[in-house]
Amino acid sequence: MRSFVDSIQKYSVLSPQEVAALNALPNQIVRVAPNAPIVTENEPSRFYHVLTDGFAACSRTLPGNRRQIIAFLVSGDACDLHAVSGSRTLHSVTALMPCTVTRLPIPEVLALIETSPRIAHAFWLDAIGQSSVLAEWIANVGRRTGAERVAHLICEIFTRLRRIGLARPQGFEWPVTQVQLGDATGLSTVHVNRILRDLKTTNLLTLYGNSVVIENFAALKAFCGFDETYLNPIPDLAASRA
Amino acid sequence: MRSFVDSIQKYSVLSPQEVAALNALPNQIVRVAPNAPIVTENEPSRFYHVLTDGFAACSRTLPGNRRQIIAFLVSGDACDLHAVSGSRTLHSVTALMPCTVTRLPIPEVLALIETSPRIAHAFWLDAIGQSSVLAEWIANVGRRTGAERVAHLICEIFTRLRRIGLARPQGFEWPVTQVQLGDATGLSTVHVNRILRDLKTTNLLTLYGNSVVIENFAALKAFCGFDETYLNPIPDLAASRA
DNA sequence: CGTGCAGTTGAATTGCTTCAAAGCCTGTGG
DNA sequence: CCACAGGCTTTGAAGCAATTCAACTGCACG
Repeated sequence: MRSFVDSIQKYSVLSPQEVAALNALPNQIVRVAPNAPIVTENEPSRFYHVLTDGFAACSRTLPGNRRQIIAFLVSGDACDLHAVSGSRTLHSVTALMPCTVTRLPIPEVLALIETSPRIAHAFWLDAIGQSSVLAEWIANVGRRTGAERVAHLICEIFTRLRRIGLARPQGFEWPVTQVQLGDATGLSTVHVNRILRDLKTTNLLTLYGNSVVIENFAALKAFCGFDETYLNPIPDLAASRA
Repeated sequence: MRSFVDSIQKYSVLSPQEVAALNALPNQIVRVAPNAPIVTENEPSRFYHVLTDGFAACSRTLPGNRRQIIAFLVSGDACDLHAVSGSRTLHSVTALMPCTVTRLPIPEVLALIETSPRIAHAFWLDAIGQSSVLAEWIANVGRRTGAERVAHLICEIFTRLRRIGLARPQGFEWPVTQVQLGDATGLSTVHVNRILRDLKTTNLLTLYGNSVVIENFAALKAFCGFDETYLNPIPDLAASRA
């Protein structure tokens, strides 16, 4: 569980006054049940949502019963990047386990930004951080084989969860079905299933119920060419604050 | 040809003082030849680059001679979203025709942002605008058929060029080879070639040398399910300034 | 007048999808 | 407590979209 203020200063350090101003924002804390929507596609966007606890998927629906998961969100991630820039939401966000969400009214957020360049900067850096993940996903879906895609996605989530202290040494909770894993990697469910079987027999990756077990992370990274640089716009900052 | 100042206030309106401050930034204007690099992957990032004229591709290299184009950049687009947040560049940007680039030193940009929340806001909105394009690309590569991917990409570029007045009524200049088109859509060159033949015989889309001809844009949009909403975070703004 | 890159086409192969069916869990109501 | 329903997973078999390999064309350029 992280407060939304922590999440906004993920990539930057704010002064006590700025933190106080953020805390003074009107906000609602909402609990969301698994499979329930946090944000719904094509609706007017009135709030800036921060996932303060849980695990969620951000997705886009295409004609013909097709769906693409654009990103997975973990504790501390903003749900709707572009809520502040447009009148309607472009993506849905769905809770994959019980989640806690903080909702900030957009006009108030914009008003606060007008008063503090460093808060604006913090929001900007957060958006940039998310966009380098999006870019890596394009490469993942476009140019990697099925098994590499799945492995790379698992490496990413493992790394992100470890950084916020939510992973186990050899794995993590994974409340994602094979259907959803297919929607994230651009593969069919049947093929995801076969890929998971292969990854298990080669000892790279095992799914037990709702958790992922990684015996040999180095081997998994080597298999899919995972390089965590793209997750790390400001490597020094987290360390300097710790 | 657009000045970098115009491009930064693409999604927001700045005061005369703010515009003056931007203009006062030290900047270099560089001409870049076709196929020459504008930004190189894995190098320290010292400048914030804005493409003020031309057409460029932003790409990521993967092991095994694989390459993924992450985005195409047109006049007025920022080249390196995350230059300000990280020490090294994650992507290369390559000129596809003679280009003009404005280079702004990152420390000065950050210093200016500290003084003006609205400039920070403008940069933020620019990043958000680019990230909704990235999200749409994930869906494109992940869940559309080959022909739909190519058609959708062409619809996007056509729409973006029309908005900045760089398209013809029925098409536009397209300095992109079939190899590059494959790298943008996650397809092999051979298959791109066959898709283009099919799109031509169905009268959806024709490539003549270096230009795209679209006889019936409505039909092309219907074919690939193109909806330009994602390109338009602030629909009212451009109109209100015009 | 070759050299090299972009485009084009054919043939063989494969990675992945689709369809179909069965097994497995969990929750629910009789 | 058992029967049943509805997701999720697993497996087989057939089919297809896209890749790979290979050869050839056309064209631009030195």
